Amino acid sequence: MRILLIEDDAVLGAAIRDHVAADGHGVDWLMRLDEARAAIDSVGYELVLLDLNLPDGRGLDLLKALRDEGKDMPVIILTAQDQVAVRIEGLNSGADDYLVKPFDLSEMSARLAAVARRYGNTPLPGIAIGDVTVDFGRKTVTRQGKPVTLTAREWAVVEKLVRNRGAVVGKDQIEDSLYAFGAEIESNAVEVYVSRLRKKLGREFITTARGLGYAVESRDG
Amino acid sequence: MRILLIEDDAVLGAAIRDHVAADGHGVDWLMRLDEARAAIDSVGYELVLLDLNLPDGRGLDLLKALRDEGKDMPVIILTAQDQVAVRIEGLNSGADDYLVKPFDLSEMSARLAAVARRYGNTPLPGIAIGDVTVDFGRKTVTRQGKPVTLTAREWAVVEKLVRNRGAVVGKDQIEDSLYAFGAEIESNAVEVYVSRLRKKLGREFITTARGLGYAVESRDG
DNA sequence: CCGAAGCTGACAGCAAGCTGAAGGGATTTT
DNA sequence: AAAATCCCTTCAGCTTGCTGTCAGCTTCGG
Repeated sequence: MRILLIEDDAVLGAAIRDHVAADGHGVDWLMRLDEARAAIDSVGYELVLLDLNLPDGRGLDLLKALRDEGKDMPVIILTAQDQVAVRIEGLNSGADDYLVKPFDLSEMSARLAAVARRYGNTPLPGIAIGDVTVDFGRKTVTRQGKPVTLTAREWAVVEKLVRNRGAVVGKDQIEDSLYAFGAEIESNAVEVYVSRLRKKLGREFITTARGLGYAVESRDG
Repeated sequence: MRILLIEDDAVLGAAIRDHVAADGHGVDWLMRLDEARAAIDSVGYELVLLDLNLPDGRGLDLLKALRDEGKDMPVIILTAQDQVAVRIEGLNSGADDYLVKPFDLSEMSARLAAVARRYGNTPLPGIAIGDVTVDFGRKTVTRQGKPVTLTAREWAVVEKLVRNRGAVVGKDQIEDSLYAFGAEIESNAVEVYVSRLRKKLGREFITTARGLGYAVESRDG
């Protein structure tokens, strides 16, 4: 697997590079965001290990930029800050996993393999459900070929439902994916988003299972 | 999948139990190590979620003991301490993964699925009984390949009967799973739901054991 | 053939869900 | 800085259809 490592700490960077290389991957190691940017555009990687604290900017900004452009290779965040807010922001920004420094190198190998495996299982170029198409990589939705713009929360609901298409998803589960653990909500916010999504994507896109939750059809396996 | 949750925090424990149950797993939730010890020996679980700080001892000691005895079910550690030493000790003690509190519940689901996949536990594809298929994870039921929509109560009855397929389940037991403890019912509600389910799933799906209760066939193990 | 147990159609009440509107916070534009 | 815009959350009133109950019927065992 071709991996890009973005890490400005020389000691840690070298250790990671050697360990990942020992696992049989090809590794390029860069220390600056702008270099990384160029390398991603020109080389193309299958996985990115991204430190968040870099001399020329925030790693999260790079991550967000990648996702905005539709680049959907797995990204694992490396961070010394282990506050929840940072991790959640990272995951919300499109990271697939994170490692809190300092971490065990063999642990990193496991995470790496897990993320890669997760991706191998879902190489989703875009999922068609009725006349609606959902693309996780690009975070885009179309209806009858026409693009539909969604807000962040709307997208979160769509993603949750479509990733579990064919299954009934409880309102509480949707809430959990909308608000990180602990952030209770005291209203019918989920119902409101379902309502808006139906207006945008068609009444039949989301079906109600009274007392159980919501579901979207599974137009494939 | 049959999962044992060992967690002494009541709020977090309940949240985890509900979320894991919503994913279609069977969950037993215990708060003490000695109870957990006994449950593992007598019941047998396919996966263990283990909090490290417990009132009656260190979770890691249980983990080490399990491994020493050759028990090799996957174990995921839950810990509030995110010092690397603890995590490493956990991994070295034979844990398969860990979650640092507080964590996002959907993240937990992903970890859980990843660990289970690594172990080769395929999430239940659905249980076939005659021409009816029941999928606990998705909360869906099909008959002759066609999806059947059930109401919340109907689903509760189906789940109760199918989880105990092959056995006769008393009406009072079904009631208990329909209405939380104590809520007595003063009618033949169970009969009514059985009737409705037979209309939807076929007369022979549920057989009557006069004077004893109801049962569904066990068409597999 | 009788009594008990179980079955099922009908229905009123009510809980669950839907949705338009409004206020406030955050971000962008002027 | 002010204004404008967008998005999120909440709320209230409305709609929907699930739920528990009952009554009358059927089935079963003896």
